[in-house]
Amino acid sequence: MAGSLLLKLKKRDHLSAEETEVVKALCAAGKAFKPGEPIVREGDRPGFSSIVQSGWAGRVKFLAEGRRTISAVHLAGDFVDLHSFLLKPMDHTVVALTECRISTVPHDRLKAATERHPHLARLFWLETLVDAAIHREWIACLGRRTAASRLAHLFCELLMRTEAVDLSDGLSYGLPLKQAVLADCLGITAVHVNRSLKALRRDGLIKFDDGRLTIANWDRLTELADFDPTYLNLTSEPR
Amino acid sequence: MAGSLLLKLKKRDHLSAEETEVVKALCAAGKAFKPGEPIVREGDRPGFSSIVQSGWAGRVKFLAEGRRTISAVHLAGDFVDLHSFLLKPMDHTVVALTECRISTVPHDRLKAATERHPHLARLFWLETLVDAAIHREWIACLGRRTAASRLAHLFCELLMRTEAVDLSDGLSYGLPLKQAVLADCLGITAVHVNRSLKALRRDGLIKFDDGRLTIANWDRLTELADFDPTYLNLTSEPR
DNA sequence: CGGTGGATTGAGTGGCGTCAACCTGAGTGG
DNA sequence: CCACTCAGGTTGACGCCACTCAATCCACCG
Repeated sequence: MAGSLLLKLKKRDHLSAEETEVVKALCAAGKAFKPGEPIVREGDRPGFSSIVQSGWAGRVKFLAEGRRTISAVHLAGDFVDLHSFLLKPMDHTVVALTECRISTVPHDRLKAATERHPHLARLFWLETLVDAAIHREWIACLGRRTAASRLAHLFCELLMRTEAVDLSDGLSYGLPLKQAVLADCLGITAVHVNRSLKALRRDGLIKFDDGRLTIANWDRLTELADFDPTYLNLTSEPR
Repeated sequence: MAGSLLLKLKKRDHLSAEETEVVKALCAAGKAFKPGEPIVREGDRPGFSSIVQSGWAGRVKFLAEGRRTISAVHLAGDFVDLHSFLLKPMDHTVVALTECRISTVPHDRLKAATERHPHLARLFWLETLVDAAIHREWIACLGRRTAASRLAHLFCELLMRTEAVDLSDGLSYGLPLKQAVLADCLGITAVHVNRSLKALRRDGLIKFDDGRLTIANWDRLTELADFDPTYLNLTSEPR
Protein backbone atom coordinates (compact mmCIF):
# COMPACT_ATOMS: atom_id res chain seq x y z
CA MET A 1 0.00 0.00 0.00
CA ALA A 2 2.61 2.47 1.09
CA GLY A 3 5.33 0.75 -0.90
CA SER A 4 6.53 3.53 -3.20
CA LEU A 5 6.22 6.13 -0.47
CA LEU A 6 8.42 4.08 1.85
CA LEU A 7 10.90 3.53 -0.97
CA LYS A 8 11.17 7.25 -1.49
CA LEU A 9 11.35 8.15 2.22
CA LYS A 10 14.13 5.61 2.67
CA LYS A 11 16.09 7.23 -0.14
CA ARG A 12 16.13 10.43 1.93
CA ASP A 13 16.79 9.20 5.47
CA HIS A 14 16.92 6.09 7.61
CA LEU A 15 13.58 4.93 9.03
CA SER A 16 13.35 2.85 12.18
CA ALA A 17 11.33 -0.36 12.10
CA GLU A 18 8.68 1.31 14.21
CA GLU A 19 8.46 4.32 11.89
CA THR A 20 8.15 1.99 8.93
CA GLU A 21 5.22 0.27 10.59
CA VAL A 22 3.56 3.59 11.40
CA VAL A 23 3.78 4.70 7.77
CA LYS A 24 2.43 1.37 6.56
CA ALA A 25 -0.48 1.56 8.99
CA LEU A 26 -1.32 5.11 7.98
CA CYS A 27 -2.69 4.51 4.48
CA ALA A 28 -6.26 3.46 3.85
CA ALA A 29 -7.12 1.20 0.94
CA GLY A 30 -6.75 2.58 -2.57
CA LYS A 31 -9.49 3.89 -4.82
CA ALA A 32 -9.44 4.01 -8.63
CA PHE A 33 -9.81 7.19 -10.70
CA LYS A 34 -10.32 7.60 -14.43
CA PRO A 35 -8.27 10.00 -16.59
CA GLY A 36 -9.55 13.53 -16.14
CA GLU A 37 -11.41 12.71 -12.95
CA PRO A 38 -10.81 15.15 -10.08
CA ILE A 39 -9.31 13.64 -6.93
CA VAL A 40 -9.60 16.78 -4.77
CA ARG A 41 -11.14 20.04 -5.90
CA GLU A 42 -10.08 23.66 -5.46
CA GLY A 43 -11.88 25.10 -2.46
CA ASP A 44 -12.35 21.69 -0.81
CA ARG A 45 -11.26 21.17 2.77
CA PRO A 46 -10.47 17.49 2.67
CA GLY A 47 -10.15 15.60 5.96
CA PHE A 48 -7.44 13.40 4.48
CA SER A 49 -4.42 13.52 2.22
CA SER A 50 -3.98 11.39 -0.90
CA ILE A 51 -1.05 9.27 -2.02
CA VAL A 52 -0.60 8.00 -5.56
CA GLN A 53 -0.20 4.23 -5.67
CA SER A 54 -0.09 3.97 -9.44
CA GLY A 55 -0.75 6.22 -12.43
CA TRP A 56 -0.13 9.93 -12.84
CA ALA A 57 -1.91 12.88 -11.21
CA GLY A 58 -1.52 16.62 -11.67
CA ARG A 59 -2.24 19.79 -9.73
CA VAL A 60 -4.34 21.97 -11.97
CA LYS A 61 -5.33 25.60 -11.68
CA PHE A 62 -8.15 26.89 -13.83
CA LEU A 63 -7.64 30.47 -14.94
CA ALA A 64 -9.71 33.03 -16.80
CA GLU A 65 -10.87 32.27 -20.36
CA GLY A 66 -10.57 28.53 -20.06
CA ARG A 67 -6.82 28.55 -19.58
CA ARG A 68 -5.24 25.87 -17.40
CA THR A 69 -1.92 25.47 -15.65
CA ILE A 70 -0.46 22.34 -14.16
CA SER A 71 1.82 23.29 -11.28
CA ALA A 72 2.99 19.77 -10.47
CA VAL A 73 2.75 16.20 -11.69
CA HIS A 74 2.81 13.25 -9.35
CA LEU A 75 3.52 9.57 -9.67
CA ALA A 76 3.56 6.52 -7.40
CA GLY A 77 4.74 7.32 -3.90
CA ASP A 78 3.87 11.02 -4.07
CA PHE A 79 1.54 12.74 -1.67
CA VAL A 80 -0.57 14.93 -3.97
CA ASP A 81 -2.13 17.09 -1.28
CA LEU A 82 -0.19 16.63 1.91
CA HIS A 83 -0.30 20.41 2.18
CA SER A 84 -4.06 20.27 2.77
CA PHE A 85 -3.21 18.89 6.22
CA LEU A 86 -2.36 22.45 7.28
CA LEU A 87 -3.32 24.65 4.34
CA LYS A 88 -7.02 24.30 4.83
CA PRO A 89 -8.81 25.26 1.62
CA MET A 90 -7.26 23.71 -1.50
CA ASP A 91 -5.86 26.41 -3.77
CA HIS A 92 -5.98 24.10 -6.79
CA THR A 93 -7.61 20.94 -8.07
CA VAL A 94 -5.85 17.59 -8.25
CA VAL A 95 -6.87 15.50 -11.25
CA ALA A 96 -6.01 12.03 -12.42
CA LEU A 97 -3.98 12.43 -15.62
CA THR A 98 -4.17 8.70 -16.36
CA GLU A 99 -5.97 5.78 -14.72
CA CYS A 100 -4.76 5.98 -11.14
CA ARG A 101 -5.03 4.26 -7.85
CA ILE A 102 -5.04 6.61 -4.87
CA SER A 103 -4.94 5.80 -1.18
CA THR A 104 -5.74 8.27 1.57
CA VAL A 105 -4.52 9.16 5.06
CA PRO A 106 -6.98 10.84 7.44
CA HIS A 107 -5.63 14.12 8.82
CA ASP A 108 -6.34 13.20 12.43
CA ARG A 109 -4.16 10.12 12.09
CA LEU A 110 -1.49 12.22 10.40
CA LYS A 111 -1.66 14.62 13.33
CA ALA A 112 -1.39 11.85 15.90
CA ALA A 113 1.48 10.14 14.09
CA THR A 114 3.47 13.36 13.68
CA GLU A 115 2.97 14.36 17.32
CA ARG A 116 4.19 10.97 18.52
CA HIS A 117 7.03 10.68 15.99
CA PRO A 118 8.71 14.05 15.38
CA HIS A 119 11.16 12.45 12.99
CA LEU A 120 8.30 11.25 10.81
CA ALA A 121 6.81 14.72 11.03
CA ARG A 122 10.06 16.06 9.63
CA LEU A 123 10.09 13.50 6.83
CA PHE A 124 6.55 14.41 5.81
CA TRP A 125 7.46 18.07 6.04
CA LEU A 126 10.43 17.25 3.84
CA GLU A 127 8.14 15.78 1.18
CA THR A 128 6.34 19.11 0.93
CA LEU A 129 9.68 20.94 0.86
CA VAL A 130 10.81 18.89 -2.09
CA ASP A 131 7.54 19.73 -3.82
CA ALA A 132 8.39 23.38 -3.26
CA ALA A 133 11.92 22.89 -4.59
CA ILE A 134 10.42 21.38 -7.74
CA HIS A 135 8.07 24.35 -7.98
CA ARG A 136 11.09 26.66 -7.89
CA GLU A 137 12.79 24.76 -10.65
CA TRP A 138 9.62 24.98 -12.75
CA ILE A 139 9.52 28.72 -12.10
CA ALA A 140 13.04 28.96 -13.51
CA CYS A 141 11.97 26.92 -16.54
CA LEU A 142 8.86 28.97 -17.20
CA GLY A 143 10.62 32.26 -16.68
CA ARG A 144 13.88 31.83 -18.48
CA ARG A 145 14.02 28.77 -20.70
CA THR A 146 12.84 28.10 -24.24
CA ALA A 147 10.11 25.59 -25.02
CA ALA A 148 12.53 22.84 -26.08
CA SER A 149 14.67 23.39 -23.01
CA ARG A 150 11.63 23.19 -20.73
CA LEU A 151 10.57 19.92 -22.30
CA ALA A 152 14.09 18.55 -21.94
CA HIS A 153 14.16 19.63 -18.30
CA LEU A 154 10.86 17.94 -17.54
CA PHE A 155 12.04 14.72 -19.17
CA CYS A 156 15.24 14.76 -17.10
CA GLU A 157 13.36 15.45 -13.88
CA LEU A 158 10.86 12.68 -14.52
CA LEU A 159 13.61 10.19 -15.23
CA MET A 160 15.12 10.84 -11.82
CA ARG A 161 11.74 10.67 -10.14
CA THR A 162 10.61 7.46 -11.82
CA GLU A 163 14.02 5.95 -11.05
CA ALA A 164 13.56 6.74 -7.35
CA VAL A 165 10.48 4.51 -7.21
CA ASP A 166 11.75 1.81 -9.58
CA LEU A 167 9.54 2.83 -12.49
CA SER A 168 12.29 3.47 -14.98
CA ASP A 169 14.27 1.09 -17.11
CA GLY A 170 17.68 2.57 -17.72
CA LEU A 171 17.10 5.75 -19.70
CA SER A 172 13.50 4.86 -20.50
CA TYR A 173 10.22 5.18 -18.64
CA GLY A 174 6.49 5.12 -19.20
CA LEU A 175 5.21 8.66 -19.69
CA PRO A 176 1.53 8.40 -20.63
CA LEU A 177 0.87 12.15 -20.78
CA LYS A 178 -0.91 13.84 -23.69
CA GLN A 179 0.75 16.74 -25.48
CA ALA A 180 -2.00 19.02 -24.15
CA VAL A 181 -1.05 18.04 -20.59
CA LEU A 182 2.64 18.65 -21.24
CA ALA A 183 1.62 22.02 -22.65
CA ASP A 184 -0.16 22.98 -19.43
CA CYS A 185 2.90 21.91 -17.43
CA LEU A 186 5.28 23.93 -19.56
CA GLY A 187 3.23 27.06 -20.17
CA ILE A 188 3.11 26.63 -23.93
CA THR A 189 0.45 25.43 -26.38
CA ALA A 190 -0.08 21.84 -27.44
CA VAL A 191 0.86 22.81 -30.99
CA HIS A 192 4.17 24.12 -29.81
CA VAL A 193 4.80 21.03 -27.65
CA ASN A 194 4.39 19.05 -30.84
CA ARG A 195 6.89 21.15 -32.75
CA SER A 196 9.41 21.10 -29.88
CA LEU A 197 9.12 17.32 -29.53
CA LYS A 198 9.76 17.04 -33.23
CA ALA A 199 12.94 19.07 -32.83
CA LEU A 200 14.15 16.93 -29.90
CA ARG A 201 13.51 13.78 -31.93
CA ARG A 202 15.16 15.19 -35.03
CA ASP A 203 18.26 16.06 -33.02
CA GLY A 204 18.45 12.53 -31.63
CA LEU A 205 17.90 13.50 -28.00
CA ILE A 206 14.79 11.44 -27.28
CA LYS A 207 12.34 8.87 -28.55
CA PHE A 208 8.74 9.24 -27.49
CA ASP A 209 6.12 6.84 -28.80
CA ASP A 210 3.10 5.18 -27.39
CA GLY A 211 3.44 6.58 -23.89
CA ARG A 212 7.08 5.65 -23.41
CA LEU A 213 9.95 8.08 -23.32
CA THR A 214 13.49 6.99 -24.07
CA ILE A 215 16.38 9.35 -23.63
CA ALA A 216 18.72 8.77 -26.54
CA ASN A 217 21.43 11.20 -25.50
CA TRP A 218 21.47 12.02 -21.80
CA ASP A 219 24.47 14.38 -21.96
CA ARG A 220 23.07 16.59 -24.67
CA LEU A 221 19.60 16.52 -23.14
CA THR A 222 20.85 17.69 -19.73
CA GLU A 223 22.96 20.31 -21.43
CA LEU A 224 19.98 21.67 -23.36
CA ALA A 225 17.89 21.56 -20.18
CA ASP A 226 20.62 23.04 -17.96
CA PHE A 227 19.62 20.24 -15.59
CA ASP A 228 21.08 19.74 -12.11
CA PRO A 229 19.29 17.12 -9.97
CA THR A 230 20.33 18.54 -6.59
CA TYR A 231 16.91 20.09 -6.05
CA LEU A 232 15.24 16.67 -5.97
CA ASN A 233 17.05 15.81 -2.73
CA LEU A 234 17.33 12.13 -3.55
CA THR A 235 20.21 11.58 -1.15
CA SER A 236 20.17 10.14 2.32
CA GLU A 237 20.80 12.59 5.16
CA PRO A 238 19.87 12.73 8.82
CA ARG A 239 16.82 15.02 8.86
CA MET B 1 13.07 40.74 17.15
CA ALA B 2 10.45 38.23 16.10
CA GLY B 3 7.75 40.89 15.89
CA SER B 4 6.61 40.58 12.29
CA LEU B 5 6.88 36.80 12.34
CA LEU B 6 4.63 36.63 15.40
CA LEU B 7 2.19 39.01 13.80
CA LYS B 8 1.94 36.78 10.79
CA LEU B 9 1.72 33.50 12.73
CA LYS B 10 -1.08 34.97 14.82
CA LYS B 11 -2.98 35.86 11.68
CA ARG B 12 -3.04 32.14 10.85
CA ASP B 13 -3.78 30.49 14.19
CA HIS B 14 -3.95 31.16 17.91
CA LEU B 15 -0.62 30.95 19.77
CA SER B 16 -0.46 30.17 23.48
CA ALA B 17 1.54 32.49 25.74
CA GLU B 18 4.17 29.77 26.05
CA GLU B 19 4.44 29.30 22.29
CA THR B 20 4.78 33.05 21.88
CA GLU B 21 7.69 33.06 24.30
CA VAL B 22 9.36 30.16 22.54
CA VAL B 23 9.19 31.95 19.19
CA LYS B 24 10.54 35.14 20.73
CA ALA B 25 13.41 33.26 22.34
CA LEU B 26 14.29 31.47 19.10
CA CYS B 27 15.68 34.37 17.10
CA ALA B 28 19.24 35.54 17.45
CA ALA B 29 20.16 39.20 17.03
CA GLY B 30 19.85 40.73 13.56
CA LYS B 31 22.61 41.37 11.10
CA ALA B 32 22.64 43.99 8.32
CA PHE B 33 23.05 43.22 4.63
CA LYS B 34 23.62 45.60 1.72
CA PRO B 35 21.61 45.47 -1.52
CA GLY B 36 22.91 42.66 -3.72
CA GLU B 37 24.72 40.96 -0.87
CA PRO B 38 24.10 37.19 -0.59
CA ILE B 39 22.53 36.02 2.67
CA VAL B 40 22.83 32.29 1.95
CA ARG B 41 24.40 30.79 -1.16
CA GLU B 42 23.35 27.93 -3.42
CA GLY B 43 25.12 24.78 -2.30
CA ASP B 44 25.53 26.01 1.29
CA ARG B 45 24.39 23.82 4.15
CA PRO B 46 23.58 26.50 6.68
CA GLY B 47 23.20 25.48 10.32
CA PHE B 48 20.50 28.09 10.85
CA SER B 49 17.52 29.63 9.12
CA SER B 50 17.10 33.34 8.44
CA ILE B 51 14.18 35.64 9.13
CA VAL B 52 13.78 39.05 7.53
CA GLN B 53 13.36 41.78 10.13
CA SER B 54 13.30 44.64 7.65
CA GLY B 55 14.00 45.20 3.98
CA TRP B 56 13.43 42.87 1.03
CA ALA B 57 15.20 39.64 0.10
CA GLY B 58 14.83 37.34 -2.88
CA ARG B 59 15.54 33.74 -3.76
CA VAL B 60 17.68 33.79 -6.86
CA LYS B 61 18.69 31.04 -9.24
CA PHE B 62 21.54 31.66 -11.63
CA LEU B 63 21.07 29.94 -14.98
CA ALA B 64 23.17 29.47 -18.08
CA GLU B 65 24.36 32.53 -20.04
CA GLY B 66 24.03 34.92 -17.13
CA ARG B 67 20.27 34.60 -16.88
CA ARG B 68 18.65 34.92 -13.46
CA THR B 69 15.31 33.96 -11.99
CA ILE B 70 13.83 35.10 -8.72
CA SER B 71 11.53 32.40 -7.39
CA ALA B 72 10.32 34.30 -4.34
CA VAL B 73 10.56 37.69 -2.66
CA HIS B 74 10.46 38.09 1.09
CA LEU B 75 9.72 40.91 3.48
CA ALA B 76 9.63 41.43 7.24
CA GLY B 77 8.40 38.37 9.12
CA ASP B 78 9.31 35.90 6.38
CA PHE B 79 11.63 32.97 6.87
CA VAL B 80 13.75 33.06 3.72
CA ASP B 81 15.30 29.62 4.10
CA LEU B 82 13.31 27.68 6.65
CA HIS B 83 13.43 24.85 4.13
CA SER B 84 17.18 24.51 4.69
CA PHE B 85 16.27 23.04 8.09
CA LEU B 86 15.44 19.77 6.30
CA LEU B 87 16.45 20.31 2.68
CA LYS B 88 20.14 20.18 3.32
CA PRO B 89 21.98 21.79 0.40
CA MET B 90 20.47 25.11 -0.69
CA ASP B 91 19.11 24.84 -4.25
CA HIS B 92 19.26 28.61 -4.73
CA THR B 93 20.90 31.72 -3.35
CA VAL B 94 19.12 34.21 -1.11
CA VAL B 95 20.18 37.80 -1.73
CA ALA B 96 19.33 41.08 -0.09
CA LEU B 97 17.34 43.09 -2.64
CA THR B 98 17.52 46.24 -0.49
CA GLU B 99 19.25 47.11 2.75
CA CYS B 100 18.02 44.38 5.09
CA ARG B 101 18.21 43.29 8.64
CA ILE B 102 18.20 39.51 9.06
CA SER B 103 18.04 37.45 12.24
CA THR B 104 18.82 33.76 12.43
CA VAL B 105 17.55 30.66 14.23
CA PRO B 106 19.98 27.78 14.74
CA HIS B 107 18.63 24.50 13.35
CA ASP B 108 19.28 22.58 16.57
CA ARG B 109 17.09 25.01 18.48
CA LEU B 110 14.46 24.75 15.78
CA LYS B 111 14.59 20.97 16.12
CA ALA B 112 14.27 21.08 19.90
CA ALA B 113 11.41 23.60 19.79
CA THR B 114 9.45 21.65 17.19
CA GLU B 115 9.91 18.34 19.05
CA ARG B 116 8.65 19.87 22.27
CA HIS B 117 5.85 21.91 20.67
CA PRO B 118 4.21 19.98 17.83
CA HIS B 119 1.78 22.80 17.25
CA LEU B 120 4.67 25.19 16.61
CA ALA B 121 6.17 22.57 14.32
CA ARG B 122 2.94 22.65 12.33
CA LEU B 123 2.95 26.44 12.19
CA PHE B 124 6.51 26.52 10.87
CA TRP B 125 5.63 23.79 8.41
CA LEU B 126 2.68 25.95 7.42
CA GLU B 127 5.00 28.84 6.63
CA THR B 128 6.82 26.67 4.11
CA LEU B 129 3.49 25.45 2.71
CA VAL B 130 2.39 29.02 2.09
CA ASP B 131 5.69 29.64 0.31
CA ALA B 132 4.85 26.67 -1.91
CA ALA B 133 1.33 27.98 -2.53
CA ILE B 134 2.87 31.27 -3.65
CA HIS B 135 5.24 29.35 -5.92
CA ARG B 136 2.23 27.66 -7.53
CA GLU B 137 0.56 30.98 -8.13
CA TRP B 138 3.73 32.30 -9.71
CA ILE B 139 3.87 29.22 -11.93
CA ALA B 140 0.35 30.07 -13.13
CA CYS B 141 1.46 33.65 -13.78
CA LEU B 142 4.57 32.68 -15.68
CA GLY B 143 2.83 30.00 -17.67
CA ARG B 144 -0.42 31.59 -18.66
CA ARG B 145 -0.56 35.33 -18.04
CA THR B 146 0.67 38.31 -20.03
CA ALA B 147 3.39 40.61 -18.77
CA ALA B 148 0.97 43.31 -17.58
CA SER B 149 -1.20 40.75 -15.84
CA ARG B 150 1.82 39.25 -14.07
CA LEU B 151 2.88 42.68 -12.84
CA ALA B 152 -0.65 43.38 -11.64
CA HIS B 153 -0.75 40.04 -9.86
CA LEU B 154 2.53 40.68 -8.09
CA PHE B 155 1.34 44.09 -6.95
CA CYS B 156 -1.88 42.60 -5.56
CA GLU B 157 -0.02 39.83 -3.76
CA LEU B 158 2.47 42.20 -2.22
CA LEU B 159 -0.29 44.49 -0.98
CA MET B 160 -1.83 41.59 0.94
CA ARG B 161 1.52 40.50 2.27
CA THR B 162 2.65 43.96 3.38
CA GLU B 163 -0.76 44.48 4.95
CA ALA B 164 -0.34 41.29 7.01
CA VAL B 165 2.72 42.73 8.73
CA ASP B 166 1.48 46.32 8.97
CA LEU B 167 3.73 47.66 6.23
CA SER B 168 1.00 49.02 4.00
CA ASP B 169 -0.96 52.22 4.19
CA GLY B 170 -4.36 51.62 2.65
CA LEU B 171 -3.73 50.79 -0.99
CA SER B 172 -0.14 51.98 -0.87
CA TYR B 173 3.13 50.40 0.23
CA GLY B 174 6.87 50.82 -0.08
CA LEU B 175 8.17 48.68 -2.92
CA PRO B 176 11.86 49.50 -3.35
CA LEU B 177 12.55 46.98 -6.13
CA LYS B 178 14.36 47.87 -9.35
CA GLN B 179 12.74 47.11 -12.69
CA ALA B 180 15.48 44.56 -13.36
CA VAL B 181 14.48 42.72 -10.17
CA LEU B 182 10.80 42.77 -11.09
CA ALA B 183 11.85 41.40 -14.48
CA ASP B 184 13.59 38.43 -12.88
CA CYS B 185 10.50 37.76 -10.74
CA LEU B 186 8.16 37.88 -13.71
CA GLY B 187 10.23 36.10 -16.32
CA ILE B 188 10.41 39.08 -18.67
CA THR B 189 13.07 41.65 -19.52
CA ALA B 190 13.61 44.92 -17.70
CA VAL B 191 12.70 46.80 -20.86
CA HIS B 192 9.38 45.04 -21.01
CA VAL B 193 8.72 45.68 -17.31
CA ASN B 194 9.15 49.32 -18.12
CA ARG B 195 6.68 49.22 -20.98
CA SER B 196 4.14 47.23 -18.98
CA LEU B 197 4.40 49.62 -16.03
CA LYS B 198 3.80 52.46 -18.43
CA ALA B 199 0.61 50.78 -19.62
CA LEU B 200 -0.64 50.19 -16.06
CA ARG B 201 0.01 53.84 -15.22
CA ARG B 202 -1.61 55.08 -18.41
CA ASP B 203 -4.74 53.05 -17.66
CA GLY B 204 -4.94 54.54 -14.19
CA LEU B 205 -4.42 51.27 -12.33
CA ILE B 206 -1.32 52.19 -10.32
CA LYS B 207 1.13 54.88 -9.37
CA PHE B 208 4.72 53.84 -8.84
CA ASP B 209 7.35 56.45 -8.03
CA ASP B 210 10.36 56.60 -5.84
CA GLY B 211 9.97 53.10 -4.39
CA ARG B 212 6.33 53.47 -3.42
CA LEU B 213 3.46 51.69 -5.11
CA THR B 214 -0.08 53.02 -4.90
CA ILE B 215 -2.97 51.07 -6.29
CA ALA B 216 -5.28 53.57 -7.95
CA ASN B 217 -7.99 51.13 -8.98
CA TRP B 218 -8.08 47.90 -6.97
CA ASP B 219 -11.05 46.39 -8.78
CA ARG B 220 -9.61 46.75 -12.24
CA LEU B 221 -6.15 45.69 -11.09
CA THR B 222 -7.43 42.46 -9.54
CA GLU B 223 -9.51 41.84 -12.63
CA LEU B 224 -6.53 42.25 -14.92
CA ALA B 225 -4.46 40.04 -12.60
CA ASP B 226 -7.21 37.45 -12.12
CA PHE B 227 -6.25 37.71 -8.44
CA ASP B 228 -7.75 35.59 -5.66
CA PRO B 229 -5.99 35.91 -2.28
CA THR B 230 -7.06 32.49 -0.94
CA TYR B 231 -3.63 31.01 -1.60
CA LEU B 232 -1.99 33.35 0.90
CA ASN B 233 -3.86 31.67 3.76
CA LEU B 234 -4.15 34.84 5.79
CA THR B 235 -7.08 33.55 7.82
CA SER B 236 -7.10 32.09 11.28
CA GLU B 237 -7.75 28.35 11.53
CA PRO B 238 -6.87 25.64 14.02
CA ARG B 239 -3.82 24.00 12.46
C1' DC C 1 31.73 68.09 -14.03
C1' DG C 2 32.34 63.53 -15.67
C1' DG C 3 30.83 58.95 -14.21
C1' DT C 4 27.36 55.68 -13.06
C1' DG C 5 23.01 53.13 -12.24
C1' DG C 6 18.56 53.08 -13.48
C1' DA C 7 14.46 54.52 -16.20
C1' DT C 8 12.64 55.41 -20.73
C1' DT C 9 11.90 55.05 -25.59
C1' DG C 10 12.45 53.47 -30.57
C1' DA C 11 13.28 50.12 -34.39
C1' DG C 12 13.72 45.69 -35.89
C1' DT C 13 13.42 40.62 -34.93
C1' DG C 14 11.89 36.09 -33.50
C1' DG C 15 9.65 32.61 -30.62
C1' DC C 16 5.50 31.13 -29.76
C1' DG C 17 0.30 31.64 -30.25
C1' DT C 18 -3.76 31.24 -33.13
C1' DC C 19 -6.47 29.25 -36.46
C1' DA C 20 -7.35 25.72 -39.34
C1' DA C 21 -6.70 21.71 -42.09
C1' DC C 22 -5.52 16.98 -42.30
C1' DC C 23 -4.07 12.33 -40.65
C1' DT C 24 -4.20 8.32 -37.84
C1' DG C 25 -5.91 4.73 -34.78
C1' DA C 26 -9.35 3.20 -31.62
C1' DG C 27 -13.70 2.50 -30.69
C1' DT C 28 -18.78 1.85 -31.84
C1' DG C 29 -22.83 0.66 -33.97
C1' DG C 30 -25.38 -0.94 -37.96
C1' DC D 1 -17.15 -5.88 -42.04
C1' DC D 2 -17.44 -1.21 -42.90
C1' DA D 3 -19.08 3.61 -42.20
C1' DC D 4 -18.84 6.87 -38.72
C1' DT D 5 -17.13 9.38 -34.85
C1' DC D 6 -13.82 11.21 -31.93
C1' DA D 7 -9.50 12.09 -29.49
C1' DG D 8 -5.08 13.15 -30.24
C1' DG D 9 -1.06 14.00 -33.15
C1' DT D 10 0.94 16.69 -37.09
C1' DT D 11 1.68 20.44 -40.18
C1' DG D 12 1.23 25.15 -42.52
C1' DA D 13 0.27 30.23 -42.70
C1' DC D 14 0.12 34.26 -40.39
C1' DG D 15 0.25 37.53 -36.49
C1' DC D 16 1.62 39.41 -32.04
C1' DC D 17 3.86 39.70 -27.63
C1' DA D 18 7.97 40.14 -25.85
C1' DC D 19 13.19 40.14 -26.88
C1' DT D 20 17.38 42.47 -28.53
C1' DC D 21 20.15 46.22 -29.41
C1' DA D 22 20.84 50.79 -28.84
C1' DA D 23 20.23 55.62 -27.87
C1' DT D 24 18.76 59.09 -24.61
C1' DC D 25 17.56 61.06 -20.24
C1' DC D 26 17.84 61.85 -15.46
C1' DA D 27 19.31 61.86 -10.59
C1' DC D 28 22.83 61.23 -7.77
C1' DC D 29 27.61 61.41 -6.33
C1' DG D 30 32.56 61.51 -5.85
